[in-house]
Amino acid sequence: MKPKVIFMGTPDFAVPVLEVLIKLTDVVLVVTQPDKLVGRKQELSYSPIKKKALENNIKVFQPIKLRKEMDEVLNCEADLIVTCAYGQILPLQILNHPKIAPINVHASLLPKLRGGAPIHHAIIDGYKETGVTIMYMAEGMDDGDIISQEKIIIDKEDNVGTLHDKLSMLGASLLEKTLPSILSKTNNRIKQDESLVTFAPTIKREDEHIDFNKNGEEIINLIRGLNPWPLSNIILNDLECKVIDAEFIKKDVENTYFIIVEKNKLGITCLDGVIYLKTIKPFGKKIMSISDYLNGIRNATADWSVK
RNA sequence: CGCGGGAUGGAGCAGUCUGGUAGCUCGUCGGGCUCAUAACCCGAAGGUCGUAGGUUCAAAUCCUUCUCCCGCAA
Repeated sequence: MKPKVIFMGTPDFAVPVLEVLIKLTDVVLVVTQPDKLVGRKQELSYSPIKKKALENNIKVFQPIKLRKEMDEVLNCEADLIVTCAYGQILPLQILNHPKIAPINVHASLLPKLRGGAPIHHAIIDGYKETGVTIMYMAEGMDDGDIISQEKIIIDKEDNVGTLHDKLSMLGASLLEKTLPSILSKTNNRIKQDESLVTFAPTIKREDEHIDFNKNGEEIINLIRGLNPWPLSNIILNDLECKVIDAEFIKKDVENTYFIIVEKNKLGITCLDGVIYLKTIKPFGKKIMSISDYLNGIRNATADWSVK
């Protein structure tokens, strides 16, 4: 007889985790964020987790405020709750439920990078490695006891997209390995070392703007750490321009925010060198290479500005 | 009807306000120069100007319809 599990999650990241649960357990209920109107056309869209649940004929529950509608969960006959990037705070009544107390799959090596954007911040903050953690949920943000972890090296070529996919698969496989010990209650339970805590807050709009009064490496990390979503930006000739990809060349410079236009190249000086833009998305346009962008500029000696 | 940007040879753009020969920077192809080249020189091909109507002697350009792409906001 398979154990009965309630799963709570929302985005793509959580899908492989749900797939593991579908394989190993009897998922009796999936809790996910309500359908939202998205895009310019305001079309109704389901979360990736809801789609996966519907494909597998699993009952879906989408409370607007879980805090006010938790009976559906509490009354559900289950042995365990697994959460992964659900997007709502779990009420104490669920956290403290003796039978189904939830465990969580988090995309960092806790106690590092607690919060909503651990994958982004792993790259933005220049981490050399990160990983996934399976943990008990506690009242504070990502501060519950650790059950298991697995590490992964952050490659220089990694951006949020590639790291997201790797961690998503890693989270699923770690859960697959760890789940038996949890169900048999023989799992580890390690307190987090509060002295090592770092945070990974949700990315805000102003965090996406590149500050060239920084070191080149920091800037490149920001660009990688916001690609492919939500993308970093600069104000180029008074229009917002997303920066998809760039290259840093270390050299002595006199000023920051100085623009260098060469054949097929556009560079902006920062504290310790030049950031050469490689792929950008000018306002209202599609993503294009910098040489395409420069091809369309009539007068390359025109006044350029960057903010 | 949430706000705004865009659609012009293969790519990126100008031209639209003020209607009158389809233009720029590249790429491609051919030729030349060169030890050589992503460099330079010469030449060529390639576009029903997003769709459908309207106004006009004449529409990329003015009016109207629709479609598609993009950013923001949610």
